[in-house]
Amino acid sequence: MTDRTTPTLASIAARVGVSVNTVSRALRAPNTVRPELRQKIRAAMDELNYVPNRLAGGLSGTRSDVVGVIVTSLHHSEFASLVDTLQAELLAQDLQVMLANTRYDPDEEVRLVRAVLSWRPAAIAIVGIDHPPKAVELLKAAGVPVVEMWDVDGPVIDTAVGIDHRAIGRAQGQHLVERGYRRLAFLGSLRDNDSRAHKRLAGVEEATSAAGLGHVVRRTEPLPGNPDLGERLLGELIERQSDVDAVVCNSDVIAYGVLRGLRRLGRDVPGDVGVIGFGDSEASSCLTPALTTVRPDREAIGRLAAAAILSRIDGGGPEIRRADWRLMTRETTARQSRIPLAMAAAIPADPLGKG
Amino acid sequence: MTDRTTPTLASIAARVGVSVNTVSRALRAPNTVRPELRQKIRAAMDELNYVPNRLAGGLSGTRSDVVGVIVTSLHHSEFASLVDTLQAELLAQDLQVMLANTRYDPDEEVRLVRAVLSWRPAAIAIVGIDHPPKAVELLKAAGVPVVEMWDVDGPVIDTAVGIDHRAIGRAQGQHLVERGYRRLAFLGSLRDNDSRAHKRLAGVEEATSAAGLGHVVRRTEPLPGNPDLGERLLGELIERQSDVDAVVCNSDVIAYGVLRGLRRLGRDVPGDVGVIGFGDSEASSCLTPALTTVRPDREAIGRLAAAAILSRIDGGGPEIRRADWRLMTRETTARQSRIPLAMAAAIPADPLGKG
DNA sequence: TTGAAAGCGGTACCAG
DNA sequence: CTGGTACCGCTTTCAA
Repeated sequence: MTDRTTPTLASIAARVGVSVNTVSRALRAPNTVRPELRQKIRAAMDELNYVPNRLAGGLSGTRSDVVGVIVTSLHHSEFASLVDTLQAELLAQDLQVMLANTRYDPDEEVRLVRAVLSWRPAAIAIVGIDHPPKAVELLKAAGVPVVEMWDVDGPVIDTAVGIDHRAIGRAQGQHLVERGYRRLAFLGSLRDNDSRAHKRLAGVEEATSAAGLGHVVRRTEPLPGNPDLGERLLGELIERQSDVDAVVCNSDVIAYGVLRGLRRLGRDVPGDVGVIGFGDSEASSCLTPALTTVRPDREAIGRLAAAAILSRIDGGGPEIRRADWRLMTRETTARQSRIPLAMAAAIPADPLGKG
Repeated sequence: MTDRTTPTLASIAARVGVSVNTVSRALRAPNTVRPELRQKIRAAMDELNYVPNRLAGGLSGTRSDVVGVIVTSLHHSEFASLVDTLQAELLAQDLQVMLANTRYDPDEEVRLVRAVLSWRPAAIAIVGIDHPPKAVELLKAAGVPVVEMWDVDGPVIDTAVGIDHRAIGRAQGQHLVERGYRRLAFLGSLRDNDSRAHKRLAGVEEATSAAGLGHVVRRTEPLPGNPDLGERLLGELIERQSDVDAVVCNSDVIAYGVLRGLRRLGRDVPGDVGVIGFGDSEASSCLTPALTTVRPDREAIGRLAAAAILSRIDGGGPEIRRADWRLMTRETTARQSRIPLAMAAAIPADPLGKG
C-alpha cells in the first residue's frame, strides 16, 4: 500500500528490471522464462498483490474467460442449484460466471442478453428456448456459442440441454388417472412466456383426454410461486369448482400451500383430493403426507450444460441432450385405483424422458 | 450477418461516415451530437446489432460496471434470494453481477477474490466477515469498496450488512428453555469457517447456561445441509444421548429431516421433543407440525447491501448496518412451560437484533 | 458540433 | 531466453 495505484505488468517489470513482455510470459508461458527470473517476478507480484487485468487481457488476446448465465429466477431455488453446478464446473476451467436474472420479463431479457454480450463472453447459457426475437437475433449475430437449458423441444438457437416437459405433464396426469382421480385441476404460478410450464400443462391435458376425462380446470397467476399463493389459488378454485379431486401444482412450493389449505378445509389427502407437484424440493419428502412430485435430474442438466458449453468453446458442434426425470410417488396421491388397468395403459407416457 | 466480424464503433463510424468518437459520444453524451446524425448512428447500430465492448470501455474509461458477488453456497437457497435481490437492485443502476461461489472452501475463496478483482469491479459484495488472510489482503490492496454480508460482529474490512447471529442463538435457546425443554442439542451442517453458525451456537449455549442447564450436545458435519443429513445426525444423536428433549437445527432443511426422523422413531413433537430451525424456508409453515424457526429479514439484507454498494461506489463512507430478524413461533416447540417465568426472564436476549 | 490522437494494460508476433 | 512494437476497441482531452 505504499503505492496508491493498482500494480500493472509494467510496475512489476520495472521493479524486477525486465520488460513487460517477459513478465507477461512468466504468467502465460512460464517455461519460456529463466526459472530464476521467474522466481523474482513471482515474488514481486506477491509483494505488490498484483492481480492481472482481464479487461486488458480479454481485449488484447483472443479468448475471454467469462460465460454469461441468464436465468429467469433465482428465488425459489428452481435454478439456484443449476447455477451452482455450472459455476463449479466452469470455474474448474478458469471460466468466470457472469450472472443475470430476467425475472420472466422479456424486455429485461433483451437488455440482459445485450449486457452479457458486451463482455464478449466465451459462451452464453440461458434458461429456456422461448426468447424475444430481438434476443435471439443478438445472440445469433454475436456468433457466441449459446446453450439453452431446461427445455429442448422446439426451435433451438444452437445447443440445448433439458428435459421433456410435455412427457412430464403426461406422466403426472396419467399417474393421477391411474390412482382413480377424475376431476383434475392445474394450479400455480404461470407466465405466458414460461413455455416449459405450458408444455407440462399440455401434457396433463393429453393424459386426461386420452382417459376420456373432462377439461383440466386451471387457476394460475403470473406471480412468483410460494405456499401462500398456492393456498390462495386453492381457495379460489374450491370456491367455484368444489368437486375437484386432484391438483397438479406447477411447483412444489405451490403444492405446500395447497396441502396446508386442504388441511385447513378439512379435506383428506390423498383420500378426498390428490396432490402432485413438480421439482421435488427438499422438503417434499418430509411433509405429512409426503408429496408426490417429479424430480428432474437437476444435477445432470447442470453437468450436461457445462459440458456442452466447454465443448462448444472448444470447437465442438451444436447438440441437443435430454436429461432424465423421475416420478417420485409418495403419499399425496396414494389412493386406491378405481379404473381397470387396461384403460390406464392406453395413456401415452414417456417416463424416461427420452422423447 | 454480411460481415463475419463483430461490429465495432469504427464499423458504425465508417458506415455513417463520421469519426469513431462521434459515435462514442452519441452513446455516452447524446446531446453533444446533432439529432439527425444521432438518428443515423442509432439506425446503423441497430442494423448491425452493435453491442458495445465493455472490455475496451472499462479499460479505457475510469469506471467499470461490474460488481463481484461472492457467496459460500447457492444450493439450498440460503443465499439465492440474496443474490436475486442484489442482482435486481444493481441492474437498475446498470451494474452487472459477476458471481462466484466458494462452497465454504477458503482456498477457493482466495482464488475467487483474485478472479473477481481481475475484472476491476466497481465493488465487491461477499458473504461473511471471516475470510482467509490473503483474501483480506488482496481486497484491501485493491482499494475496491467491499461490502460484507450476513455477519457484522467482528473485524470488518470496510462496510457490512447483516444480522446478530449470537442474539439469534440466545433467542432460540431462551425460547426452548421457556417452553420447558431442558436437554438441548445442536444439529446440522457446520463448517469451521462458518462463523455465523458458530455464533448462533454460542448464543444457544449462553441461554442454556444462563438458565443453569447443562451443556448443549452437538452433532454436526461439514457437509451441505439437507433433510437426509438431518435425519442421520438425529439418529446418531439419539443413539448416544436418548434423553435429549430439544433440537436446535442449524437450518430449516436439517430440521425437516429431524422431524421426519422423530416421526419414524415415534417421538412426539412438540411433546417429547421440541425442534427449532433457522432460516424460515418456505416449506416450514406448511409442515405438520409447523416448524418454529428464525426468519432473518433476507430482503432487507439484500436491499441494504445493494444500497451500501451503491453508496460506496458513489463515494459514501463505510458503514455497518444490522437487519432485523424474527422468531417464528409455531408448533414444533408448542409445549407448555414448566419453569417459573422469573427464571426465564433472567436469560439475556435481543429479539430485535439491534445488538 | 466534430475530429485527431494519446493512452488504458495486456498479448503476440517479431527480431535479437 | 528476452525485448521491441504493433495493435485490441473504446474514452478522453484538445483543437479545429
